[in-house]
Amino acid sequence: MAELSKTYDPRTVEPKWYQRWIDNHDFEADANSKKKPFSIVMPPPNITGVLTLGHVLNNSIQDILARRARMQGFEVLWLPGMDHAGIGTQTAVEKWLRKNEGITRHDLGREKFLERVLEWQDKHGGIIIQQLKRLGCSCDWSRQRYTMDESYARAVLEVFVDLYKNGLIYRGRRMINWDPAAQTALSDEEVVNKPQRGNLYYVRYEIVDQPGKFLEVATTRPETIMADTGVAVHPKDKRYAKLVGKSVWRPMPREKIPVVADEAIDPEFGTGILKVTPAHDKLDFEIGQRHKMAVIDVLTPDGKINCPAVPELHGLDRFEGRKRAAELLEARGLLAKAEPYENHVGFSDRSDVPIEPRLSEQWFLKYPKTKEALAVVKKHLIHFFPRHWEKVYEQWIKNIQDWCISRQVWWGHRIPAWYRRSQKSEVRGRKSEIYVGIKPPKGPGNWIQDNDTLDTWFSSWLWAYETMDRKTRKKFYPTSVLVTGPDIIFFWVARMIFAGLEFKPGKTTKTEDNIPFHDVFFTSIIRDKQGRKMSKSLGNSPDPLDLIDKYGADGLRFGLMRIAPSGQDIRFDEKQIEEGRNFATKLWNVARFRQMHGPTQLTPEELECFKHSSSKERPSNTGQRAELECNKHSSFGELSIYAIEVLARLNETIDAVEKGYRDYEFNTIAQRLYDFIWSDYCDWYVEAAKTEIFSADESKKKSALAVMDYVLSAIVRLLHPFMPHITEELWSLLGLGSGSIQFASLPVRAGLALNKDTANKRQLVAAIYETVQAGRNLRAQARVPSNQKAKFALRSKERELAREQETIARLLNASELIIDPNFQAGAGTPIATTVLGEILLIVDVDLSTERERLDKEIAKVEAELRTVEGKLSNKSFVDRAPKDVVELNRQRQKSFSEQLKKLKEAREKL
RNA sequence: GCGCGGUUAGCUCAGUGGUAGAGCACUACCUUGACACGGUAGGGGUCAGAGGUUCGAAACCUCUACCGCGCACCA
Repeated sequence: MAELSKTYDPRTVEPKWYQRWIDNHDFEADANSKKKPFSIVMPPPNITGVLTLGHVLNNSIQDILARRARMQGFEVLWLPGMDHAGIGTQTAVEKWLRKNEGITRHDLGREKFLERVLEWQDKHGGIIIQQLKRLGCSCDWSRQRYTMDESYARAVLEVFVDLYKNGLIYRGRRMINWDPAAQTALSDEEVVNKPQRGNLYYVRYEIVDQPGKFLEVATTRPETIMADTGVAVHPKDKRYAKLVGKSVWRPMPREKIPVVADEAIDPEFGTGILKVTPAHDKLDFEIGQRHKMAVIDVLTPDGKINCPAVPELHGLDRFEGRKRAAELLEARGLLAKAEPYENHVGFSDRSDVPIEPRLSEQWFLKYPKTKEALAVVKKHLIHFFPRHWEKVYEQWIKNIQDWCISRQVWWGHRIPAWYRRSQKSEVRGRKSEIYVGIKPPKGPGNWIQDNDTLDTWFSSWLWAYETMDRKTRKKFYPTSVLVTGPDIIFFWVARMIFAGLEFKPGKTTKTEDNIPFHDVFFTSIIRDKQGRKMSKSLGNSPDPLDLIDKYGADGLRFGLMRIAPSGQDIRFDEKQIEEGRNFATKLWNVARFRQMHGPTQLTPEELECFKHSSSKERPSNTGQRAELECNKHSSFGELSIYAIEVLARLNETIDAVEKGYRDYEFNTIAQRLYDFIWSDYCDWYVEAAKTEIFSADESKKKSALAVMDYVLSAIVRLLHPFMPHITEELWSLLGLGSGSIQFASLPVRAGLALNKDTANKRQLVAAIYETVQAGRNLRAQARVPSNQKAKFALRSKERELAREQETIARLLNASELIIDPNFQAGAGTPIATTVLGEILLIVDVDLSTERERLDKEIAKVEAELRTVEGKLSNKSFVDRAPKDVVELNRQRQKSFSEQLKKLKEAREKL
């Protein structure tokens, strides 16, 4: 066994183990394995992406689940990969080209540009994969996939063709969300609403029949007046009833437009009159359709005014145009007023510019299997964690609209639609012949492929199964769990469910074989200390690599997991990561302490000696299995009461951890492990066991060390999914098992007999620990420095106490501990009462100080006693509360009154 | 407008019917045979507010206030 160095150095230990795991192919899944499958597909990060804290959280959770499953004996597949991120990558490469070469994609042309994207991707893409490796992710890298892999891309196109043939994909000229910066259509989900300050302009439209009389129309967008092809009022609005069917003059360019009545108008808003601009507003478009209005487009694709009839505005940017339009109207006396106004405007999620509703020819998908997709979640064939996301999902599905899937970018899966020019028609024009298929049809004519590519999410929605080959799919699909952020519940989670149900990649056609995953765990969203979302532009996102450098990957992982509540936002504070690092150091040091006292003597068999013969078997509450079993192995000897206590707590921890995994409550698991290791094991058990460890009695020493080994072995295994590197290092250095900890079985409950004897011993330990704390408190209050040994006395009738004298003295740092039920102390000796009896600190203190202290203590106990007695004198409480609660209160009453008696006696002597 | 969360110590958060908790920060003592990235002890809370259910409410119900998120509307 190698020595443990004085300090733990994650920077050398972590990469060392990761490399070894890779070299051993430990993460590679075997599709032929007989073991039960456990599988996760990684939400593919963008090829342009770099690791953020969000990724760290997300992937740590996946790694934890994968590693735990491996220890449970599953055949584990954690399938990693990347997303080509159409718009995002194209934008990144364009930016790079502009900066480095001063050229645009149009300078290069489609083919050349795509070559440059691939070049760029090889050079700068996929950094995140290396970063995930540094985090310790146990992905099967041999199966790493990419949404642009040839076979994957082919599958995407095939799906398109199929859906087209089934009539679910269609091409149509409709209002879509146009991103003037990226110059592409977007789906509804890619538009986010933001409040915007602006003005509400009241524009005067002259009534044709009644020259000199005007209608006032409120609008936030005067720059679109030139595209007005009507005004509308509510049919029941009496103010304007007479005008319906007549015409007004559009202010600029001056032209007659009709007044129509339409239910969609809110009479309460503004003046109750809406200017109808079918080309630039979704609602207006619908009104326009109903009343057969013309559609005039006055904006260019990049958001500039296109209206030669009003030369003052023509060519201006849309926002500049808005200002100028208002000025023009004002100059012509057609602006009644303008008032400040705040409304919500849709912004492009990616470009962060206001989107422009635009009439455009695009490809749409009518979502398949929406009802079924809702049903599988509502019937819990798919479980959402936390559950409240079900409602969000339901609400979205119920209001679902067709999905605009075509994008006017070059980088992506090019739409497999082909057009043949017929005479005098444009490629995209209506008269051209269309063919949908992966390859252009043979035969005469020049078939030209559609210029558009598919929404990136149209490829991601196949991710759960298209990443797997046939054999892998047979073994590992449906996947066990999906771990992802709630922000992509619509983008990705819902659509993957649709895809699974529609394309049926499973073993059979049964629904349960085709859902993409059984569980979905939605992670928290990480915010900064002020509660703001982490973002590049705010610069409030710490680089996880720096954090790994400072605190180790294990420290980062553990620190983050301990504070990550399920389904709520996390406020990130580096302090929390520091705690993770400190915890790793604590673990390291307690292991080092163990190792200083010689090598592990326990055989693997002995390490499992408490294990039940069958995991199904419940701990017996009659027998004394643990002791019997352990007595077979000399190393354990007779367990000390402290050993029994720590083993019992270990059992409780194992149970809590198991429940935590069932509920996906990672913070609970982390916290329980933290508390058990730091407090129960290090602070109490190890300190108490030092008596035996430093004892001359070899059998006692051996027993204590054996228990330490047993617990340490359980600890590192429980902790391994969270902190893979340090636990592997300790597993190996302490010689706790042969082979890698990754495939060691998880610890099971120690078979402690749950009998009266154990209960009594545990009670005694609790009493001792309480007494120790009371004694330390006396020491602190009497201002005896903690490095100075002090003399204590314990008045107790407890019979078993004598054999614990040395340990109690050690825990108190006592020079001497007198155990005597009749011990007489001088006046003014500080005294405290516990369930064991009274503890006294033999030291002279000022009488008045001690009086004061006792008075306070008495007051405290009196208050407690009053509360308890109040309860017990309440007949309803005694009759109706559960028995154990009443009993507990009775005990407390007894204990408090005894304490009070003792304290008062001591007080009277002063 | 509809829906979903949240409000507990100075800070970050646990706690879902029975003695209000942790970490950090703070105060005091301590480099004692693993650990100062540490140990010991301590101070600090009308559990957002009001009402209700209950023997008993931080927890369950109703309402209110404030914060956050999603969806819809937004001329």
